[in-house]
Amino acid sequence: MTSRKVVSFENIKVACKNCSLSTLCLPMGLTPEDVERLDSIIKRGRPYHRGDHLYRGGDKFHSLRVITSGSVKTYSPNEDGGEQVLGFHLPGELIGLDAIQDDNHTCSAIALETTAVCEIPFSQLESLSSIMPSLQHQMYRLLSREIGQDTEMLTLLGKKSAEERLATFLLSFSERFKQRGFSASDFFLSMSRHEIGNYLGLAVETVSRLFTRFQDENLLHVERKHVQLLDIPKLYEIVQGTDRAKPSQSRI
Amino acid sequence: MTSRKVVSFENIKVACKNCSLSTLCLPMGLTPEDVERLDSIIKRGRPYHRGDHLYRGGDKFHSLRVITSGSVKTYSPNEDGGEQVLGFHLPGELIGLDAIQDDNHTCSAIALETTAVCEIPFSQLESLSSIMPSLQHQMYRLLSREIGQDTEMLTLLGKKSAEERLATFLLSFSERFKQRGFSASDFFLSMSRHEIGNYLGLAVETVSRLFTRFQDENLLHVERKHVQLLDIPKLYEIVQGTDRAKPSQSRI
DNA sequence: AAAATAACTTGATCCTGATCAAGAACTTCT
DNA sequence: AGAAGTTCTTGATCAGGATCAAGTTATTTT
Repeated sequence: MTSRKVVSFENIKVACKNCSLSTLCLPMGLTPEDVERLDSIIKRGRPYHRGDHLYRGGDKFHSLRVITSGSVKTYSPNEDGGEQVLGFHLPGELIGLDAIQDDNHTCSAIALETTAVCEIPFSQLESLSSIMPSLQHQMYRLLSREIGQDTEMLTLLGKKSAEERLATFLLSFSERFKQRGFSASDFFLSMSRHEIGNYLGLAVETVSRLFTRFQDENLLHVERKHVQLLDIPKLYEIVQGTDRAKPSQSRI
Repeated sequence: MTSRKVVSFENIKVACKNCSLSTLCLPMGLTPEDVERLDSIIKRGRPYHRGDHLYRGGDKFHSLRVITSGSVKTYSPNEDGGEQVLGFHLPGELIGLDAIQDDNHTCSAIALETTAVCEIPFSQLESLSSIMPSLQHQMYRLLSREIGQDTEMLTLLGKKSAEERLATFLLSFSERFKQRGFSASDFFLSMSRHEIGNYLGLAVETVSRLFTRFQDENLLHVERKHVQLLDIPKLYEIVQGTDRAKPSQSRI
């Protein structure tokens, strides 16, 4: 009992009902009693450090995981040694949904910084959802939302220019940080340019050049991983794909 | 009662237990009694004709749909009038999963040819899955599988060359036709070159040129929508992304 | 603190696949 | 059957972004 303070802090965070993320997370829309029941099957382990794997492709699937702090990259290792980054996940987000299918992880998940997670043993979750219609409903919604997000990403990769991709990427983080009570316009990205490029289907160099260009156009200020969005409305315009002419299109 | 024959034919197909697709479809893995219960909530309407919409983005979501014959294209209409084709669906495949999320269809689905579907009212399916763990399990699996397929598609669009994309596309149909008891090497594609290109993130012209090139290399024979795969192993090699040198790489 | 390594930026060049353009083959309509 | 509209193919050109190359700035190691 060397550090009682830390222990008691842990105790506060250790239940869904005291967790600030519960409105974003699995307990969303559940009654307090239901949250309590859900809480009883959740396991909270030690935090992961940067570079630790939460799971790897091929691992036996047993639990879904919710990020509670830090951030995680999911990726699918492809045959020829390379990888496709599938997503970057912030607190409150659920990962591992793709593994339900055949009881094996098809993707890998790695911590981008010190990261804590809640583990939800899937077989228990499944049993619980069988007797808790609201939880079952929530699960269907979350799975469906994941599908919806993937299809948005398909449009991004299939139809959008490099500029549109990076703007979309930045605004996605802006919105998600805002949801979590952080600044929508001033944040740190925990992944490298290389990882951003991989995720967006672009070369590192292209990503780097775009950051520079956006900065030159006063859309943002960037210094390494620290990003400050200076003109969010214009970034949204870029996302729309209105092939923006010169800043001021009024000539004559 | 003008045509008794047709009516009786319909009666044969009208139940899951008599449906040849049941091993691919929602009833997969269910006991006969459970299939019976599932069957009781399924609605079978008139067939759709080429160009008919099964639903449109924005429509209220009420049912999942399984294609029983024909084929369907799903797409998400994007702001600027264009569209992103999200998938081509064959008999046994379930569509509408993305709409569970917020009770509205985000995508549209259109028949590519005369197409019959089973409609499964989602609220009833949800209730039923609440009291039928095997059905709930099957739903989780199907939703998860959809996510897995989407992430494969992300890799395709993010990392693969035009050649790799078309080869992947063709082999996907080959496999799916085979699963359904049709030829893996001789089939008709029900969609246009334009739709293939849109789906694969390529221009129509590129798709057309690739068909020609594959034919020149004796990988397939193609005549309009009729495709015959002549060298499936080599197509798989292309998918792997081994940047194939000349046909015979043995020079000296 | 220096050295080694990794991450990022910037410039130059190249290439894949898009776009533009035109003709051919097929389908649909009357 | 002929006209009109699609869809597909093929050729020529163009461009967005990849790749190659080198230098700069951080970070980690010793």
